Amino acid sequence: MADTDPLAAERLQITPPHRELLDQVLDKWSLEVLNQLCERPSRFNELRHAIPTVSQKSLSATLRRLERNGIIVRHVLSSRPVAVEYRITTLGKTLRHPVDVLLDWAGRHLPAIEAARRSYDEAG
Amino acid sequence: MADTDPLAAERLQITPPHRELLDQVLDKWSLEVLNQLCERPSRFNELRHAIPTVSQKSLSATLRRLERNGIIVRHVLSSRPVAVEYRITTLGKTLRHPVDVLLDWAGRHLPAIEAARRSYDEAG
DNA sequence: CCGGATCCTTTATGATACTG
DNA sequence: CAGTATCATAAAGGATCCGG
Repeated sequence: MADTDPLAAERLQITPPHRELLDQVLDKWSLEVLNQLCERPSRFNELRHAIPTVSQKSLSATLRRLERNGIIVRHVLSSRPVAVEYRITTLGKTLRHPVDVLLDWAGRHLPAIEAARRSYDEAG
Repeated sequence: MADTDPLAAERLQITPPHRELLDQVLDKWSLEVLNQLCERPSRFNELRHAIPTVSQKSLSATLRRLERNGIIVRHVLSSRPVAVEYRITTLGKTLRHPVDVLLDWAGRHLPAIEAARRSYDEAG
């Protein structure tokens, strides 16, 4: 009866703080940034290049939000001219597993879901 | 070597279709609806009551989207006056695990993240 | 009871220009 | 290089009214 069972079959609970957290961390650009920073620390323009469709405004907003949540750190290198490096934190690394599970789910079921969409759209 | 390993330590890949799928299925109201329908089939107004903060417009949009993606089914009961019941599908049930993993992560790390936020906000 | 159509407000996002 | 500030626009969301 291990009440310490991870993921016991209890009903999920989504409190506003939980929801806010997911919003801050699972949005489009955050996942892309995480993906990149899981591979290696990167500089601002390096991230822009790695994520070609992000605007600089959205990227900087995303970075500041992830930094505030302790998911990444901003590291200012006192070189010349200034260089700034973003790195994933230990806390940030814990996000990888849930995100992987999610992407794994998406990959597995995307075909079935696309089929469902076609069927829905045809039926009108 | 098992190349069939689930979640091998390969880099995540987020294609536009994957991203769209997550957007359609992980948004605020979808998770609430899923949560409710995992417990029991429900009618429209039952869902409104269970999720007091959702507007009817957002709820109906959410339901139609989830239905289109094959996550839930809309079941019209030929009673009088019309009753409509929404149920989770087999495909929809597969979503539960990833969502649980996500919520488990959020629950575990929320304190650390709130601490990070306070520290960030104080530092200015 | 279920939900579409409309109007209106709020929020998110992009393009552009400028600074330490 | 690494951003911020500003402006313009689009998309999301709520409130309300109405019809099947």
